[in-house]
Order: sequence, then C-alpha cells, then structure tokens
Amino acid sequence: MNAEETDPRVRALAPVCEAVALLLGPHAEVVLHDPGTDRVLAVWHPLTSRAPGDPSLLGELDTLDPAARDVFGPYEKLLADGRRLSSVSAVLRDADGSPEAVLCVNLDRTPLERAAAVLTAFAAPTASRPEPLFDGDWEQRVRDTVGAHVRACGRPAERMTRADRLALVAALDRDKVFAVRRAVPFVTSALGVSRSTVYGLLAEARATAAPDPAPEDPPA
Amino acid sequence: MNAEETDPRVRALAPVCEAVALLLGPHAEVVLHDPGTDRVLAVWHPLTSRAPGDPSLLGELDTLDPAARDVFGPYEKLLADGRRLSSVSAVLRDADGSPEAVLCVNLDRTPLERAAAVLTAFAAPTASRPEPLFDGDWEQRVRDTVGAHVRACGRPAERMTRADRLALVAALDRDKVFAVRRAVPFVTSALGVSRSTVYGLLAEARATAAPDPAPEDPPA
DNA sequence: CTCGGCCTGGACGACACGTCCAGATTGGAC
DNA sequence: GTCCAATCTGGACGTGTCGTCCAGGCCGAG
Repeated sequence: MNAEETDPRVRALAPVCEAVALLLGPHAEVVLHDPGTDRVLAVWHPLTSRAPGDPSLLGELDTLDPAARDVFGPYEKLLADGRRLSSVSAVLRDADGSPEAVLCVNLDRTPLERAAAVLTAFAAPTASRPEPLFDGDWEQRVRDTVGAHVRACGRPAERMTRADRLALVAALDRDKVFAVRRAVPFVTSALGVSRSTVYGLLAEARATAAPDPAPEDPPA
Repeated sequence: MNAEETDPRVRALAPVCEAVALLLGPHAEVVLHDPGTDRVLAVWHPLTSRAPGDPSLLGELDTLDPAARDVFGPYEKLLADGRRLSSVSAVLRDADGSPEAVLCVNLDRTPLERAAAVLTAFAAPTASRPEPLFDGDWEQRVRDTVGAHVRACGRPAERMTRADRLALVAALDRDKVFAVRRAVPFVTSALGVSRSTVYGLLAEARATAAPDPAPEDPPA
C-alpha cells in the first residue's frame, strides 16, 4: 500500500528529493511522479494535501513537445489559495531511455514577493513611476489571459463551456481591457466567438459582479 | 565665506542633519537650503557635486500651495546619471513663522530597487506576471504626467508654451494614452485647451516623431 | 420530436473620433 | 498705434466604433 517503502525508484531518489527540499527551506515541495500511472509516488514538504497515490494532474507535461529536452520550466503554477509557485520538472529515464519518474520542484514565491514589495515600498514616492509607462502590449496581455484560462479549464482550444468564457470575459473586464479602443473585436477573434456574444457575456459578467447601482460614473 | 561655520542656522541644525545622514547609511544625502537666497547652506553625504553657495533649484517648492503643510513628499527626483531618489522636504520656521531654512533628505533608491529585482527574479517563471494587470488608473497617470511637465517647464499652470504642450502630448502618445477610449476629451480638460488643439498637437507630434512610412498598420 | 438555451450574423441608433474651416485672440515687428 | 503671422477656438461634418436588439440556426435534454 505504501509506495514510499516499496517502490525502488522512491528508495533510490529519496535522498536527492529530501536534500533539495531541505535546501529550499520551508517554502518548497518536491514531488515524484510515476509517468506510467500518472500518479504521485512521493512528496517531500507538501504545500498542498497531495499524497502518494493521488492523480498527478501531470497530463500537461506530455502534451508538450515530446522531442524537447527532459527539463521543463521554470513555469508558473497557481494554488487554490492564490499562492504562486515557480515550478521545474525533470524527466528521469532508465537505461533504455523510457521515462521512469518525473521529479517536480515547486517553490512558493509568495514570501519572496512580499519581501520584494517591502523593499520597493521603502521610501517610495507617493507619486508613480515614470518608467513602466502605460501598458503598450495589451493585446499580448489578452492572449496570455486567454491562454491561461485555456490551460486551466480544459485542453480544447476555443471549445470551452460558457461558464469558462464568462469567467474569462469577467477577468478581462476587471483588467479594464474593454476601456481601450478596438478591444471588443480583438477579444472576439481571440475567443473565437461573435461580437454579439462578447457583449452578451460582458453584460452578464458586469451584472453579476456589481449589482450595486454604480453604473460607471458614481455622483460626486 | 564658509556658511557652514558662520551661519547660526547651520550650527543649530547640523547635529540633526548629520544624525539623519548617518542613520540612512551611505545612500542618502541631507541638504539644508536658504529659502531667502535660494541657495544651499550645507550638505551632508552629498550624492551630487552640490556645495554650499550653489543655487538650490528649489523654486519648485514655493509654487506649491503655500497654505499647505510644511512637509513635502516623498516625491521622486532623477539624477543626471539616472539614479532615482526619494525626497522629503521640511520647511523650518522661526518664532515669527517666516521660513528660516528648508531641509531636504534625498534617498537613493537604486540599491533597494536592485535588491527587489533580485528577489523577484529568483526562480521567476519565464512567463509574465498575472498580477500587475492592466493599468486601471490611466487618468491619474495623465494628471501626473501633466503635473510633471508643469513643474519641469515653467511656473505657470496651463499657460506654457506651445512647444511644451507639444512635448506633453507626444509623451502621452508614447504612453499609448490615446489608445484608450475617451482619452482625448480627458486630456483636453487636463491641458486646458480645446479638442481641436489636442488633435493638432497630436498630429504634429506623430509627424515629427515617425517620418517613416508606417502609418499605423504596417503590412505583414 | 419538441423545447429551451445559446450562438450567430446583421441591422440599427447613438456616440466617439478625427478632420476641416472661419473667426477670435495673441504676441511681436515695425 | 497698426499690421501680420501664428495659434487657439467653437462648431460642422463624415466616418468608424460601440452597444443593443432581433430573427434565425444549431445543439442537448426531456
């Protein structure tokens, strides 16, 4: 029942995993996956409640270019509670070259980001920065947001459920994307839906998000 | 000749200034100004080559609301070499209430920002940030930009020269401000000119800035 | 099969955008 | 003081975008 004890891969790799987990302090977890069964083999310093035997949710990896290297990342992951992780993955192969295990290191960036925020806030002028000016690349931002939701919701590209599209439009609206000119037709093509649908989703998102009587220009 | 020795204000305030300069380490300077002559009285830990007797370049301050408090900032200053300072100023008055001296503390934020950059870069994913989303407060940005130019160009509020307005509009256009909806009427009121003028300046700015044949939609 | 929900393409009015121009105003040269 | 050139102004005008609305077509559930 306990893969940690019986599996030879775990026995062989445990020292490495534990050493890495110790080195990275209390804010990193190390997970060993079985690429055959797509399940967790072992976890050191778990950040979530995952345990050996749980599904890996690793399907993302095998959809990446199989001809590419065996090291992925660092890429970003989001936990349910909002913490942001930096993750790297390594595919470990046996003598034949077939995948034996996948090792993932997930580092919680939250404390680092908090520390950075403290530093940047120190004696920061109340005025703003003259450097990181207006977001010139809002189109790329839209593409990124859409891509993130595509990855988060389901593999299918633009065939997600209506709720997903609604959440996506709501997120874009929160980002004030629709305040820039020509935004709707661009989102239209990015989402692969018609202009009418975008307006419909937008109205629905705004109705459910702000039922208070503040249309867009509150008096005084 | 040496105000540091003779001026009673310097003798009285030197301990305070030196203490603050020491506390803030090697990255801060303390400057004591004479508001009457607009000249530097004394400097501790100078970041620039200013010395007692040099002009203060403090004219900016007396244009601020005279009824306001005697503490300004923190606001941002730029050095010629690009270093960014956080500055605070305090007006020191005698028993009659007339300004006796102005004390400025300038903190070099560069090392702090470098440290923050190191932290944020640590294990940062190659992808971008999902947090500092689209710039929601572009109106404030416009106000800040206008205010900065007002301070930099001339004392008068909205009676600056045409060239100043042109540079201002060009800066706003560089920031892609005119890509957001309803931007022109807002800039119109912020600049205190008519809509026609804004369009005229905008056309002129774009003509002189980009003489290449790239109107706005370069082929392929 | 029928129904209800959803997406679609298109039509439409309302605005915002950008251009243009004649008249008023300004500041400087003479 | 007059004259002139540059500039700002308010408004008119044509065009594009915005946002709404509706009739019709496509599913999946019952």
